[in-house]
Amino acid sequence: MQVQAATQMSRFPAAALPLPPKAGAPVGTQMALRKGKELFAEGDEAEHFYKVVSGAIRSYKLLSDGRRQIDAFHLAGDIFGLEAGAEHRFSAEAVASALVIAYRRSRLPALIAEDSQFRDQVMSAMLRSLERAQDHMLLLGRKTAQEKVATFLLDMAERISDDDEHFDLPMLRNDIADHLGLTIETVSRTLNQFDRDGLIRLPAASRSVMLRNRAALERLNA
Amino acid sequence: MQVQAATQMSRFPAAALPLPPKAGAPVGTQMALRKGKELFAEGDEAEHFYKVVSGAIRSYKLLSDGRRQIDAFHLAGDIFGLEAGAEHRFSAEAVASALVIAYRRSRLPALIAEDSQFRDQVMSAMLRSLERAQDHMLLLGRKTAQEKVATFLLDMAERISDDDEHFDLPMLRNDIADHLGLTIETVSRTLNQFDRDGLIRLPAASRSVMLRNRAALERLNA
DNA sequence: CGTTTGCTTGACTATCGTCAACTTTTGTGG
DNA sequence: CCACAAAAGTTGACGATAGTCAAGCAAACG
Repeated sequence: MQVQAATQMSRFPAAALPLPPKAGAPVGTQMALRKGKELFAEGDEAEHFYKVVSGAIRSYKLLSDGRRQIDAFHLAGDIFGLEAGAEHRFSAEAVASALVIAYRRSRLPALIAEDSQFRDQVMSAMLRSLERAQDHMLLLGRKTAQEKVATFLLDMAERISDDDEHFDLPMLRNDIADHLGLTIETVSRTLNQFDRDGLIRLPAASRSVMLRNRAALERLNA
Repeated sequence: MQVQAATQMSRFPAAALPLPPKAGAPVGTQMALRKGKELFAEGDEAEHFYKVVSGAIRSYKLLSDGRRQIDAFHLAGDIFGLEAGAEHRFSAEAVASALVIAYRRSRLPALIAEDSQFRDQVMSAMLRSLERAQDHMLLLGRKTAQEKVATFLLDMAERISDDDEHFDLPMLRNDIADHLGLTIETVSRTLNQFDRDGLIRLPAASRSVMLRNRAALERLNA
């Protein structure tokens, strides 16, 4: 993947960032991504890591026959693409149009050593990823289809709801299915069942969702 | 959980450790754990984190009705129990007798700031956990029972085989099932099917395994 | 040596996946 | 802005994989 291939880019000084305080030095490169744009693929050299400014990114792994597991959706504020080794261990694409900042991986050791604030941010990003991963393993390994979808809805509500319990999902049914370890049909059936049962409202065929019975969803969240 | 409740403990100087080089200062507390001993439970205050010296630890989460997901088995050299917040996000127990070193969490920020070697070790431990978690999500969400068991066997072979393709599993069928998102019956059936098909050898009812057709297992590993 | 714990095996079932048709929505070009 | 095509989503019928329940066997443990 080439950062240079991005739709739009702009350099800007550290002052504009919540990140390191190197006065005036450019620390990251902002990129605007169109829907579906690939940031990097599994196996690519890990030249950069990223922070989401707006929009949504999916990171995923594939099996040789094409089965896909989306391990996370990254939303505004999330850091992703950090690697221990030289290669990316998963692929990443824009779910919908997104704005991200790319940081050169080669600068990571220096930044971490010198800048305690940056270090804390990276460490806690990693730990949060790990926590999410652990919660998600519980979901994938042990929850039923209904429980998976309920958990997903509550998680999304927490992350993107304008807190009247309404939000627009940035991803397709297909992405949801590949995130929850289900098929698109099961996701569709479960969501519509929830609608019929009054747990949520799916306004006519959009990607919008409204929680109508949070308590019932939380009961399914086990 | 009480570190003091451990079966045996001993303090020893840093020189004996591959960890920080603070000459002569005790940096960790070694603990001998009997099979089944709980190190900490989900929700406990995270006073310590740990490094496995020998044996095996399982870390897991529970649903309210008792369904369990073992997110990882920690073997010699692995670091676990690091948390972003004040509480442990999962429980940890000795799968079999084990020796671990406990480090006080309160010392973590200082150690990380001062000791670049320690910092690298912690960072790469976290990143390796994350990589393992990502691989495991792919397994849980998208692999069949056969593929799950094949992947598990190859992973264990890599981690504990005396490299004549033979090893003794430290964990019970039950643990394997809760790690792979299967039932104990399916694990048993799949292993015995592999035996019948000549992929592995299960010497009469022990916990020992011998790989007989690694290529076939790797094909299932997708 | 007997009891407990772990493992295996069989019969049956349920949940979720597959396949397929159809509807709705979105996007594009005239 | 309409018309059509493509993409996304829904629904139904059916089936397969893995789960449940149950019984029996083997190992380990005191």
